Formats: sequence, structure tokens, C-alpha cells
Amino acid sequence: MSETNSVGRVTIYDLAKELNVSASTVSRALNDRQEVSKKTRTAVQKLAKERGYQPNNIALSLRTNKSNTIGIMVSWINRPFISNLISGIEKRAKEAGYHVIITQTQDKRDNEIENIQALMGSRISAMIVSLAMETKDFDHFTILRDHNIPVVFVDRIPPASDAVRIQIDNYKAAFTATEHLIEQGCKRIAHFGGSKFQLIYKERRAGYLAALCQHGYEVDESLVLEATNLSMEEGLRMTEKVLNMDNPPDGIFCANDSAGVSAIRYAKKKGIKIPQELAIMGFNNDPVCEIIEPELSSVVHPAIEMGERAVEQVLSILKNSPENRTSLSVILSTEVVVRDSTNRLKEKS
Amino acid sequence: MSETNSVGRVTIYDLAKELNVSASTVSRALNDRQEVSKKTRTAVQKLAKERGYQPNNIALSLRTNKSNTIGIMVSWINRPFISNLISGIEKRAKEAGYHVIITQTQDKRDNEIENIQALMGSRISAMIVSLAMETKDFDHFTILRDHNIPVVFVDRIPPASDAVRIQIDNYKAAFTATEHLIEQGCKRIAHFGGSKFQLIYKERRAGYLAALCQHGYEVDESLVLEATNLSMEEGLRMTEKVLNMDNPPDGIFCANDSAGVSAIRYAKKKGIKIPQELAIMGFNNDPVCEIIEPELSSVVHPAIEMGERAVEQVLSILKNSPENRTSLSVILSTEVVVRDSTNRLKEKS
DNA sequence: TGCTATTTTGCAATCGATTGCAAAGATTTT
DNA sequence: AAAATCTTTGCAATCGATTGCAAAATAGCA
Repeated sequence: MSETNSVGRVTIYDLAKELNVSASTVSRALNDRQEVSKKTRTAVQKLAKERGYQPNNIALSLRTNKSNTIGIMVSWINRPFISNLISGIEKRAKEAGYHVIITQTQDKRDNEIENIQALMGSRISAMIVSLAMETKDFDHFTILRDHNIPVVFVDRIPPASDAVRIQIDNYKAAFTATEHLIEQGCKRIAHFGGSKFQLIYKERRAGYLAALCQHGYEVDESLVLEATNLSMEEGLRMTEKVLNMDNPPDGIFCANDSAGVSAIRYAKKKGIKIPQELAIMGFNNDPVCEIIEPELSSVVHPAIEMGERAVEQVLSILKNSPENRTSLSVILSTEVVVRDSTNRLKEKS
Repeated sequence: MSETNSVGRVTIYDLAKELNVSASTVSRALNDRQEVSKKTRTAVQKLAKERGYQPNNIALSLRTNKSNTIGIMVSWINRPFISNLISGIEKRAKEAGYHVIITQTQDKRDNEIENIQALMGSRISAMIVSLAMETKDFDHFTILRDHNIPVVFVDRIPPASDAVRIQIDNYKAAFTATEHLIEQGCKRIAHFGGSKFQLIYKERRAGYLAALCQHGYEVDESLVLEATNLSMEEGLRMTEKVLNMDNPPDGIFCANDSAGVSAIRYAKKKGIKIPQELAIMGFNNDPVCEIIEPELSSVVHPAIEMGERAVEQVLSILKNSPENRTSLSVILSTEVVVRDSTNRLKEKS
């Protein structure tokens, strides 16, 4: 075994002893402080390099009480939107000299509480959160505020007005998407939504209803469905339900792409022509949209950018005094990407 | 502002003062040690709960030199295989009381070096790595060994025989997949591979060649292609190339699903019948396999399980003495999932 | 050379939790 | 009641880096 065991990393004391100076001097030299003579400074830096000195962030964190770590809490890492979000966060965080600790809630409120505890123990500098599907109350987040740990919510955000959030305008996006279906000539438009306890789904539903209303459509409640977890399976069940009604819809606006994909597959199996007899709109613009046939129209959900912006919010909060926070909420722009699953006009031309 | 600022978390000293005991006693009481009288023990624990005491992991880490953190280094988080891998890692790591720090290399060797430095600074207990595509030498990993930090390689592993790795038998998997194409009656089988510097792609290629050889097929080098980054775009280019040859293949074995998807799309556009005129096999069994039409046959790559097993290896290494390591390499089983893109027999029945 | 002025250094405390060892307190034995 | 034993507690050092303040070393000047 080598001379240095796993514990025996090179410390400033080792360097100090070897150069016959004090640890304070080494510390200052490594931080390139002017008050250390140039001669010792370069000597220290040279030796540090030779010995492969790595500053111990843990010791530093203990002293400064800053871990330079951002905690991320999401439902599941292995979802296209989330993994893109995290990718964006990690990239920007690293640029700013922060680490990133990740935890999954698996959409369970209890895990949310547990994870917050654990992250608090790690003295994270800030936290970026996308809520668990189950979560309807937010008491377990107050402890973070009590300790002045900035929290930025992304995508699945709480309704509390004073929370910092990064989001898209779900209402407007849903409105535009639904309007697009109307423009394509759809007369009866269904909506497959997610849990009504999640603001994003509530807003998408509201946008959908508003578009119908504005264009003088009547709302048929039996066409407005909701699932706690809007999965492929749920999407399939919903599609089956509405397409077997006496008066089936000729358009579906889905609150995510999984449901949209299921709708396309079921409709195809039933021999229903897309988009002529049934136009289908998804949400998120996942990669599958371009794989499935016909390709699925969807709403861009800029995941990577949301992650980057979340980090920027974190940094700005950490930099400014708590009272100096300006923009609490960032709303990113989206757009409807029209593909074959809703493009009726293309066929006519 | 509240009485406790962000720095003013409750410490054992606060509890000690309030109870008129020493910090040592509080520490021991919180760890439920017998040598503290039951009376003080319960009193301390009660007060700790009341005051919302959170042990400071950073202080603990400094003392023990154990961060209880596993560093993950992957190319990109936002890839189906990787995000599933991480999901599995996080889950099992949390169960074992470990945190997970994530870094992306973006497939760049320089980032790999930088990330290792950063993770070393955070005094990670162990590391789980999937190599950057660029990486051909492994000198920058020796520092981890020098400091006795266990490294477990997953998926994209180095060829060094003494590295701990979690993998599938890529050779065998590729062999079986190619054999399946042969059984389906393919006479000329192309291979779209990844960087030859990556072991997994090398092995997949070898398995493919071996299957051809064993069945008395001649190898046509012009059908064996390789891309540094086997993306959808590269897959498209490759498909275009081979299908426009004078003597095009009637089967393609792709080293990942992106290439497989591109092959299907291009072939369809050209009006080539799948699988009758061209059978296509992917690798990874990404979700897209079941979305595209025809559905893409593929090889199961058990991402979540690989993540879990990687953590188990880490734990076993950390627990046992360095000399006591038993299983250096874990090989998980895979299977070929036959779908419409290769199933010629189904049509005949 | 002697006396300020300036530059360089070192001492010691700090961050929070743990632990070996010693001391104090409680209990039992003779 | 004194001695011996056992239980419970506290002191002080440790982990590694930083920093206010004081001390030492050097430079500048007469």
C-alpha cells in the first residue's frame, strides 16, 4: 500500500511543514493573497502542485457554512423532461462552481419530507424542486425558508404566490394549443389532464376551457378527463373511453405526450383517420413526437433552459440580500409545434 | 427576520447549554449510547426534536473523512439509458444512507478530468463512472486509486482488467442478436457501430462478426460502419449509404436504438419493406422501440438494475478491506426482444 | 547606526461533532 | 462509615482551512 492511505490526503499543514512556514501562510499563498511575499507564494503554489494538493471542501464548508451545493428534488430522474431539466441545471451550476445533489421523490410526499431532511443535513446552499404529484400541502418546505435556504420551484410549482418559480405560461400554451385544434376545424375537443392538485394541469385545463369558451364552444364535461398520473396506460384508457362514446370527439388536447402517443395508437388501431377524423395534440414536445406516426403536434417545454434559468435564480438570490429579490417568477415562452397529428390543412393543399 | 439566521442552525452546543450538560453528553445521547443515563438521554432527544436539531453532516464528514456521498460521472444525463441508470443508483444509494452528486462530461475528456478534481475536493466516498466517448486513456483515474476511492465503471468501461465494472455481455448479446437476423433468413447483414475506442462497441462488433463467421457468412467490410457518436443523424447517413449500394444489405444490426430508428425511417421513406426486404435490430430497448412503426427489435439493457448493482458493488468495496474484493466484475443478463422490425416468420403464419 | 514605516509571517480561535481518558458522582460492599 | 466498584459526565484534542490581530522581519530614511 502506498504511503498515503485514503485518509492521508495532502493538507496545508503538510505543505507548511515541508516549507517551514505556517499553515496560515500556506493558506494565504494558495489564495494568491498579496500580503504574502511573492517568493513564498510561488514556492507554496509550486509545492502544492507537486504534491497534488486538493483543498478539502468539507473543511471549507464547515467554516463558511456554505456547501456550494445545490440540492435537486424531482419525482423521477428517468423522464425526458426531468432529465433534460437536470442536465441544464448541472451544466449551469458547474459553471458557477456549484455541485449538484439529486434526490427522487418517486412522487411520494413522504419521500419529499425525508429528502428535505437529508438535504438540510448536507447544508445545501439552495434547492431546486419539482413537486411530487401527491403533494397538496407545503408545510414541509417552511423549514427551508426558516433557515434561509433559497428554494426555486420548477414546472410543478406550489400555488403560493411568494414562491420563486420557473415556469411556462401553461394557461396560454393550452389556450393556443386548443385554439389550433379549433382552427383545424375540430368541433368536439376532449382534454386529457393530469392531477387537478397540480397547478400546471389545472392551468392547462383552464386554458383549454377558456379557448373553447372564447370560440363559443359548449363544454361537455364528459370529454374533460383527469388522471392522477397521466401515463401511457391512463391515456389509453381515456382514449378508449371517449372514442367509444355515442358522440365521440374529433380532437383531443392531451396534457402530456404520453397520453398523446396512446391516443394516436388507439385511434390507429380502431382505424380512425388522424388528423381528419381525430386531431391529437400533446404537450412537452418529447422526442417521441417525431418518432410516432403520424408525428405528434405538441407544445414546446424548454426543459434545459428551465434548468439553466433555475440556477440563475438561485445565484441571484444567494448574491442579493433576502429583501432585494426582484423577479420572483420567470415565465419562459413556448410555442405549438404543428405536426401531422393535427395538420388537416396540409392534406388539402 | 427570525432569530436564527441562515448560519444559526441548532447545534449540540445550543442543546448542551440549555440542558446544562456538556456537548459530549449531548452527542452521546443523540447517538443513543448506553453510557449516558436514560434520564439525560431522553431529555436530550426530546429537546433536540423540539428545537428541530439537524446534525451537521459537514462537520461529521470533516472528522471522519467520510462524506457518505457517491459521485456519478456520465456523459449526458438526458439520455434514456443514463437517466434510468442514475435513477437506479439514487434509489439504492439513498437506501444505504448515501447521497449522490452528479456531473456530466458531455463526452469530453477534459471535463472528465475537471469533474474528477471537483469530486475529489468534495471527498466523495466512491465514484460510479460511465466513460466519455472521447476517452481513450485512463491516467486521470489513477488519482482515485491513489486515494483509495473505489471506482465502479458502468456500461462504458475501460479495458483494464482490474477495474470494477458492471456490464452486460456485449459480445454475447450482439452474437445472439445477429444470429436472430440470420435465423430470419438475412443473407447480407450490416452493422452500425459506435466508436471503436469504446469497449462496448468493440465487443458488439466482435459478437456480430463472430455470428457471421460461425454461420459461414462472408464479412463485407463495406457493410461494417462505425461512428464516433452513433446518433440519429449518423444512423441516417449510414442507412443512406448502405441502402444505395449496388448490393444492399437485407439486415442491419445497430449498436443502439437511435441508429435503428433512423434506419427504419429511411427504409420506410424509400418504400423498402420491413422486415421482409430489410430486417432491423437495435440495441438498448429504449422506449422508442415500442413507439416506432414497425416496432423495433432490440436488446434489453437493464439500466436501472445496473445502477442498483453498481451501488451494491460500491458498498461491498467500502465495507471490505481493499484486499478482500471478490467479484470485480458483474455481468448482467440480457435478452433479445423480437418485434416487428425483424419478425419475418410472423407474417408467414 | 538607530529609528520609524512597511511588509511578511505566525498564533490562536473558529466552524460542529466525536471520542479517549480522567474526574466526579452514585452505588454497593465490607 | 470507609473503601471499592460502577455509572455518568466533562475536558480537550481532532478533522482542514480561514482570518483578525499581534509579532517579527525587512525596508526606508535620517
